[in-house]
Amino acid sequence: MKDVLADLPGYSLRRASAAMLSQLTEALEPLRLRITDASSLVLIGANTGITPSELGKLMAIQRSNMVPLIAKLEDRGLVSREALDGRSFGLRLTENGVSVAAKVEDIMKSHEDRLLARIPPEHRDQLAPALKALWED
Amino acid sequence: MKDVLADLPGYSLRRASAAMLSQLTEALEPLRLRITDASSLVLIGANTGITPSELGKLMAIQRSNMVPLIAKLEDRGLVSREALDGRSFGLRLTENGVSVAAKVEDIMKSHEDRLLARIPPEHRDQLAPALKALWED
DNA sequence: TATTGTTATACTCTATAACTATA
DNA sequence: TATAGTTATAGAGTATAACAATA
Repeated sequence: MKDVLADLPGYSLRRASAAMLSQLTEALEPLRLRITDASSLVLIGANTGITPSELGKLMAIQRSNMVPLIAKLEDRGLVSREALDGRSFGLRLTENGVSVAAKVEDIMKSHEDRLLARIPPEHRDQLAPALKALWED
Repeated sequence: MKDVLADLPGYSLRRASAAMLSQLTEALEPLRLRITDASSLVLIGANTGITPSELGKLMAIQRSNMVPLIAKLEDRGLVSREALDGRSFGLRLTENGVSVAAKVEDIMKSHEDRLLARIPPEHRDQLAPALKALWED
């Protein structure tokens, strides 16, 4: 069976992303967090007071799709909101949220290590900048 | 706003994949084909007689999800099926399918060129093998 | 017994349009 | 007028379980 697509960077990019996503999804399962939930926790931790809209822009997620995401984190007691003005609010991690975010960072760190372990050592440093060039700006 | 995730290869992988997928989806729109439809055409063209199950394995798509995909390509007159035995059938491109597959390959080629153009020239050759290492075997 | 194609179904992710209240 | 949050909804993509027919 000839996989004539396997050598195309774009095709490999999609397959690699899918493989790594399912691995990370599994690794986050014990925390009962999706990847976007976990990413939100880390980003809120590093940007106390960030609004849902700003957070959505960072992660390339629509404003409307942030609503249930934030609600879930709030219901779980990981995030709290404080009004910034009459229409917007800033997010911050609760005490429990800080502790869960730390666990998320450990899991993500392990995940990155597993990922990089599959790349030839001499090419590891180039991977992140190359990928970043494909989506940033 | 600190995007503390942006330097993680795994995160960049996901963002890069999403960005490139949406670009390719748009490029294929004139043919009214999804990425998996287009990929199927190219793979069937290179593997005349391949079965839906085998094709699904190549693309990491479940057998059950291949059913509507193949049906669509057949309805559009791009692919025909011929019985191999009592329970399985091989796929081949129709005349029209060959012509559309050629257009798909042109679009994919342009897409790969656009993608690689964003990578520093000295790192281009390493990208495909590095990504392949993340999902193959 | 194992495999192929199939049906039905459910869940996640993503995208869009429209509404409200505030700036 | 523009923006933030919200609601509702629809479309893809993906995953699972079960079944019939055949190997």
